[in-house]
Amino acid sequence: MIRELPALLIPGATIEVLKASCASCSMHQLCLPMGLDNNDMERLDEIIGRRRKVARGATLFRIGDSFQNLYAIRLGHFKTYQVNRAGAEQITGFQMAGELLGMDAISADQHHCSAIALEDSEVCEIPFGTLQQLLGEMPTLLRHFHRMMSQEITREQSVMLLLGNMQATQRFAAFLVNLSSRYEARGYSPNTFQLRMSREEIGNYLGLTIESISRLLSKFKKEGLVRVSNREIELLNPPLLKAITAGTETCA
Amino acid sequence: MIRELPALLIPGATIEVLKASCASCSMHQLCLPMGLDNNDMERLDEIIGRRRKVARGATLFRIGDSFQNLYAIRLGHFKTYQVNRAGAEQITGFQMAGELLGMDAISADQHHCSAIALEDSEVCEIPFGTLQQLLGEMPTLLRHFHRMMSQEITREQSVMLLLGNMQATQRFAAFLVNLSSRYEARGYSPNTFQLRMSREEIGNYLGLTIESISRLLSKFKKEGLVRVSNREIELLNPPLLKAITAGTETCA
DNA sequence: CGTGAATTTGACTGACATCAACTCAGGTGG
DNA sequence: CCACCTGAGTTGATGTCAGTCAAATTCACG
Repeated sequence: MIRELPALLIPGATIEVLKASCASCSMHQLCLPMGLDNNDMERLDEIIGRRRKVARGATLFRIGDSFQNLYAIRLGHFKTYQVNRAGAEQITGFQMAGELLGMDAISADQHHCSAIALEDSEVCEIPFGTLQQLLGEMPTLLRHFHRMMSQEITREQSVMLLLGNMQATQRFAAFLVNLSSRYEARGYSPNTFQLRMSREEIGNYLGLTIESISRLLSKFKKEGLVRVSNREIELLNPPLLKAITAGTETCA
Repeated sequence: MIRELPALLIPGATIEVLKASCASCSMHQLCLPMGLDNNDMERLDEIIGRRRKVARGATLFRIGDSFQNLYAIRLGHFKTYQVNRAGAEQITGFQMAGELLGMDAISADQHHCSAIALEDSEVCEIPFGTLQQLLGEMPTLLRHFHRMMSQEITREQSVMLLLGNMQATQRFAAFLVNLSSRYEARGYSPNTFQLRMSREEIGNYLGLTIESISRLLSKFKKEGLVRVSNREIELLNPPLLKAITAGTETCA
């Protein structure tokens, strides 16, 4: 059973391709679907730096760190967040296996956000200097790298829509639907998964308080939209959740 | 008087360099500061497509349009916005001369937002296929292109911080400070400028209503922070505005 | 078990939205 | 030249959604 991955993850790739190919790390997802040959694959392997384990709660990079590597998540989950001068944090994203961290650092050679592991995780370091050299020699890889950066721009635009336009209920529904589709794209159940982040982190990401998130969960539970037990969540009515997300349905 | 442009615009460039170099269009800002030689410049000239005038209110591209070109703004101002399925718009940015439009479209070969001119404007079309070919041959240009995409990611992260964390007053101050620094980077007065967008558009961008924007303007006026006359605005106390933006000062 | 942290729930508050009335600038035509 | 019109912007009164504060409950883990 070959399923298309949604464009927002890795355009054109199938799960089977990705699974088979994940020889060294998720960075391969960058290129494989585009038809790199074995020779190219080997060159990519060579530049990918050491794997690095990041314990739950540990920092992968911090705002202001000088930019050396991109990081491909092999395993686990991360959050990235910004801090303003008053010390307020804003979580800008939750990343999972197969996603790339650090692209915001290219512009000024230093990281503009911090990244922390939400659970014990593993990444591949990709020295950016070396990658850039390779990009100049491998048009296929270049094209795909651009797609990934562009995808990040698109993702952030969606969050802007969410934060700027949506009500609390709609935001939270959008959040669940987004996680669901990303797990589905990875071959996991789209309807039953663990929330790797705390209520507080969800609230921060969605521009809401922890109490609001808790109330929304209770509300969704009462309305039969989800079943929740601690951080385990089951979506009981995905179509309705999607309708709420789209704004075509206010609520159950 | 050579001033450094802030990293958020074009790292390392000076205004004089940019002015002198703007032979064909702002796309040159991409590469010139990085030290392209004359030969390289000529090649860049060749791939830059026709100039295109866009009348006030006219659409440069629309969500769903197939992706062919990036657009470098030569002259004027644009807004980009997303539309959700319920038809709600969210302005994702205001762009001015020297900025690049369309980078969100690379990921899926179609535009994810629409772009409309806020005044009579002019852009250069940059056929992306051709550009990509050139990127493969010109490492300097490649590096700079990546910086620009990364910068867009960074910019959007700042907006997420704004929308997710800031109060109305702080958002509006941040908006003014941002415009101010961008005009300054272009050699215009940082303290007196025209708002090219309506109150409604400002409100939409900041996740506020038109009435709130109006009230904030009045409040700032009363507190001696700005002088306003229609769309002409003068910042009377930039340091305080910056302090409000940073969250270190609640208000005057 | 016991302790502290995370989460839930409830009561109250406040910031911003909504609704509505009004003002003003700029164009149009008599 | 000016009366009129229109749309943008302003201001005020009121409403509401989500925040704040506080207490209860559950969970994680030694």
